[in-house]
Amino acid sequence: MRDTNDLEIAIETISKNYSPLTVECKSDLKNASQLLSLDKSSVIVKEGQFADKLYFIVNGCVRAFYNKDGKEITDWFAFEGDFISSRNSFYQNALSHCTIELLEQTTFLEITREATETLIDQHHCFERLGRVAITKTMLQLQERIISIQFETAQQKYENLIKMRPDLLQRVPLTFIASYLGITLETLSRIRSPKNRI
Amino acid sequence: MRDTNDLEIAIETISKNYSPLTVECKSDLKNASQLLSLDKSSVIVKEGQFADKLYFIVNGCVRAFYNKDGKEITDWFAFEGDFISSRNSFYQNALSHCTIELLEQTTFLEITREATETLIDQHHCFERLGRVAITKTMLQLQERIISIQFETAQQKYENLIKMRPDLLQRVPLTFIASYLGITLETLSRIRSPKNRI
DNA sequence: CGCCGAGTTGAACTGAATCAAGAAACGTGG
DNA sequence: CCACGTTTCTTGATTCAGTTCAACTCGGCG
Repeated sequence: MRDTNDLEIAIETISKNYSPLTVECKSDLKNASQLLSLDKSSVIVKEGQFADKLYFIVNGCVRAFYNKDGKEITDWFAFEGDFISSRNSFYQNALSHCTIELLEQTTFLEITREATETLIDQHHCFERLGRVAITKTMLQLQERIISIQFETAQQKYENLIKMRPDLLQRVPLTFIASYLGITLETLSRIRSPKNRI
Repeated sequence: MRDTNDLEIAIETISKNYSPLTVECKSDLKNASQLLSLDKSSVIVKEGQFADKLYFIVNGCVRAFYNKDGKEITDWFAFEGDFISSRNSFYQNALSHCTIELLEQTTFLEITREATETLIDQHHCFERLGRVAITKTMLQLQERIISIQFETAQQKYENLIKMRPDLLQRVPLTFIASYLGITLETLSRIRSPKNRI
């Protein structure tokens, strides 16, 4: 009963923050998805495997990372209210490039690709929801490209913290550094009071 | 007559390469769009203005660039078969960050945002087309982030040329350099036979 | 208490930027 | 079709932001 209610609240959030869903759509989504809660450090997507699930974070925080010369490079962070998946795997039906790991105890709604495809075929509503969500991601990626390409390490760090002030409380510096495309050492120097880089 | 036929061919290409359109949808799209042909160096979107048109390139080649400290930085190139617009302006109804300029005499199909919105509201088909097109863009941006963040100047150049061998014939090196996020001088050294960087 | 992971600090190194000069190609008018 | 200016590209010398490698500090925890 608790779960059913939480699920409904999550679906309302989606309808409100992304694209309005009709009563019928909400009900179909409710039947197609399930609410999950997993502990910190759980892995929901593994590199090299197919990842055919889409998640919506109700609360908590996760990161995606991939391997580059034996190092874990953080690709993105996601928080409550975000849709996540292994992009290359979910949208291209390919082996996942990234691993997705929980950074906190996290509650999310899980839907299989098959279910999303059925919903999308049946209701224009869901097609729009998909378009809106992907457009949002696309615009974020576009911003990030500008940021990576033309900001100094310091500017990238400061902008990130401005956008997500809670990040420092929730995520270790190593992950932030690799997300920014800089080394932990450089990040440490940037953050140092006597900023001598 | 010529134009009508070309328009139909372009719409067939869209239906085939992105997402199938019903006969009715094709006809509505035909009525909502127009075929244009402009000379090299024409500008179809200006930085600082609203850009409320979407284009589909039938043939030719364009680039988008923005200003960074008085320098023109190429944001992307697009070719026949690509949908283009000023992303931040078209999708967020904001002032365009970029200017879009033709690199060759280019023929394209033009649709206003208003018309796309009407089509998308009326036909699930177009909602899907939009979703598919944006998903493609999103995946390309994702790839580009990995490339920018972890490849050397030389690797970025070589991969780009592998993906688009015709680029060198169609686009000056300055634009390629700024697209790759490197200087023209560095690109020149990379391309030099006695590769001493 | 001692270990371990996370973060800091230092010194040397490096890929690419910057600044500066020139060469080559390109197009336009005489 | 050649001379001229402009744009495009190349080459060299120097500088710099950020990396790498290595040592060290700090806080938590079995």
